[in-house]
Amino acid sequence: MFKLNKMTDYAVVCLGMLSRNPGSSMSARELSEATGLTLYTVQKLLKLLVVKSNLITAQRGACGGYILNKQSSKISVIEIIEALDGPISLTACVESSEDMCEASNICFLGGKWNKVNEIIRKSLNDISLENLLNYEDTFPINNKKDTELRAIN
Amino acid sequence: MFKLNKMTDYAVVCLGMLSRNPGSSMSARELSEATGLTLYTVQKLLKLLVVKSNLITAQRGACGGYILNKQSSKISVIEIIEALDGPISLTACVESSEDMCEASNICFLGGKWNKVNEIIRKSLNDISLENLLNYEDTFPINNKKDTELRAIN
DNA sequence: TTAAATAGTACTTATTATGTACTATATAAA
DNA sequence: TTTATATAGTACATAATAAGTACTATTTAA
Repeated sequence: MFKLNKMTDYAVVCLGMLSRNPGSSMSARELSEATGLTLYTVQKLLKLLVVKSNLITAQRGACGGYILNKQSSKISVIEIIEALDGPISLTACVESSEDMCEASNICFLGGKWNKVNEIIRKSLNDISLENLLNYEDTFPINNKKDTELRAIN
Repeated sequence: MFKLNKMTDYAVVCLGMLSRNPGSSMSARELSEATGLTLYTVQKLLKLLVVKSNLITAQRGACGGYILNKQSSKISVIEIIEALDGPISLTACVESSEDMCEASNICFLGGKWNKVNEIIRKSLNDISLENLLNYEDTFPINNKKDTELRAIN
């Protein structure tokens, strides 16, 4: 499916939460409580972000936590996606893909997808985390005021 | 992963092949031989395209086969993708997604992804099958003249 | 009637994503 | 120095999805 993985979605939620108080850190526990995501998930997510991106910094130990490295307006959606999903690659035959496709019969399509890839990549690059968080909510279900759902924005 | 499924890739290959002789049909067997894809795969793919898209028409029986319904310049890449991958939906919380996300804690991100979705959808909508097939091959590996790889274009 | 072709369905296998658990390490505060 | 709290790293089990294979039914030209 042409779909991002859930971690990427969770990441936007958590990074958005962190961006609310620039300069102050939040622990995985606090983020879990603030977002409703399970602690396990938040822990895993933040660990991934520390290793795979330069978006957050961790501080260990008591009173530790995570802090956002830059403003949400300076974070591109593509950074988040590529940190957790890896480079965008529509098909196996894309330069950035790790998949070997030499042996594959489909390879004769070759790099033709690359241009499509770049087009999409550019679209996503132009969207900041701040943009994303500020988009109008166009999904009807979210207009219901479900008390279990917390507004991030 | 942010990746199309292989069927979509195969489809471009087969549709591209069909587009070479507009008006004439090719059987699954012929397409298999022409592309190097296995017969099973081609059969499955074409059956899917008949059911899920209006891109090809099938004729049963001896001398049967598949024929392209319109010129490759009139076919949008998004038609092929959505026929085989379903509607593009970056996350569970996108209008076109079939996934129920009401119960999910991540739902507070709501429809914010929708706009991103539409941006990507529009990019893909503007690319025709003809465009895609005519893109310069930017993938190094395909510059090697591997006799097992057949040129589609 | 027959051979060739698509239609439909079901099933198995492989791959990937997701969720959970545990141990190690670091640090602030008592 | 001890303790509680927090992240780091790793491993594994489960679930979901994709991909590949196989078979039977139906259609149709010769």
